[in-house]
Amino acid sequence: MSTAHPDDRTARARIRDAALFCFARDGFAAPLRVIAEVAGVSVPLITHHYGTKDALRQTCDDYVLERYADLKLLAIQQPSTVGATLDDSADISVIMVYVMRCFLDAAPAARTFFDHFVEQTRTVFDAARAAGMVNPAPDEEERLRVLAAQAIGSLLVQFAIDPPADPRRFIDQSYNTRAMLAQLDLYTHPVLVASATKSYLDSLEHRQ
Amino acid sequence: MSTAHPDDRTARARIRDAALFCFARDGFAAPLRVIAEVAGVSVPLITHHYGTKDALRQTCDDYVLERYADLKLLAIQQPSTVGATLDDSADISVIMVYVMRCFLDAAPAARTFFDHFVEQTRTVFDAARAAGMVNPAPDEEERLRVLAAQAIGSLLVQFAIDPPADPRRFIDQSYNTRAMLAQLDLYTHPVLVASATKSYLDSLEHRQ
DNA sequence: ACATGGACTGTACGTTCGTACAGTATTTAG
DNA sequence: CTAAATACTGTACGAACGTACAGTCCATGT
Repeated sequence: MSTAHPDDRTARARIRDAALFCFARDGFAAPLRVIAEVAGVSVPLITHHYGTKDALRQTCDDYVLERYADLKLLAIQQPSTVGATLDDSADISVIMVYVMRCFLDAAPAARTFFDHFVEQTRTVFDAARAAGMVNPAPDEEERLRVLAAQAIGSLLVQFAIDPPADPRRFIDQSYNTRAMLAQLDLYTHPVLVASATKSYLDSLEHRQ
Repeated sequence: MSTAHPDDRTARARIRDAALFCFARDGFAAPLRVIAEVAGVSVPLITHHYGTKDALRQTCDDYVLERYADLKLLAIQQPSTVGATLDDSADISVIMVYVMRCFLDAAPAARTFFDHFVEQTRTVFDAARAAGMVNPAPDEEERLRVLAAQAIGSLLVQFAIDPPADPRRFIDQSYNTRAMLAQLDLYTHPVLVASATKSYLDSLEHRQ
């Protein structure tokens, strides 16, 4: 934007970004021809720089993981801390959608992303616990994993039910006040009555 | 099993079941040739009976939706009510995995399945409410949707992180006592301290 | 000035897939 | 018994894809 040329990145970087975008938008079945078109290069140039399509995807995985480490995905629940500029918001959105594509594809990278997300959740929780906001649980570690799975899983369901035409807009699109309030209420007020649930489970056990 | 013939179903039914199995195991990119091999027929016979691959998939969608209506997916949390016989358990497992494939594929059918699941959740909740087990919520309808999304989403994450080699075994594989206890505890004891969280949110609001 | 290497492209090959076509066996109806 | 419909198969075609190959352009170093 600042120069006369429309894009002053190197072709190598443009290819990576185009692949990132296309994989996020169309899934990993996105043809190299489309990626080449988005990047404004020829298909063999992709091969020249990255070898095979799998290697290109691996490069995207690494790149996303690198940038993902900086993000706080939980910041969705605190929108004031996310999306300083519109460009940043778009970048982050594409990265989030890419991560979700990894889950949808059941890729090995999904496990890595999940582990990282659990650690991020742990960090947020430790801070919240220090502020006296967290109730103790009988199995803290498992609660962390369950909460992480629910958080990512909810996004996956939302993504599946209403797939974003533009991966750069997913953050805005998924920003749903009503759902977030319900989720927050779910975390502050128990769904089930503890005593009644316990006696119900006891009766189930005795019946067998 | 009861007759001398290895399989007395019609070829048409065998093709549908083989497609169901392959789609669940390999995703919707499963080639017709593999489906034909599993069904023990030739590829053109599939075309003869179902026209196109999309039509075959639509048939599977309808069939799954039909059988899905009978299931109580929430019954996973009450394993005593599910899987009367091993065969049934395998059938149900394949159907569940197929439904998850629809979500992973971001197929239009996913929305239908989700709506049905919300209704099933509502039924279960109404019964639990009648038993005095459910606390009220400020937005009951949205709580229902959030809980449904979390339940399916958790399964999706688990599926992505540890994909089952055999879709007939997913139910057994996903049966995790520790995670289920943590989830139940999550429903009976709030994660966050309501008063502290409220004052924290208020301070956020005033800062802007 | 000239050689060398990297960036880049056009073309083509081999594979895999869904599908169409022609033809054969088997069952059913008159 | 015969004719027609149905069930079923072998072969082939066209499209889309990843990738290999040959060659051009341009920058850089000597």
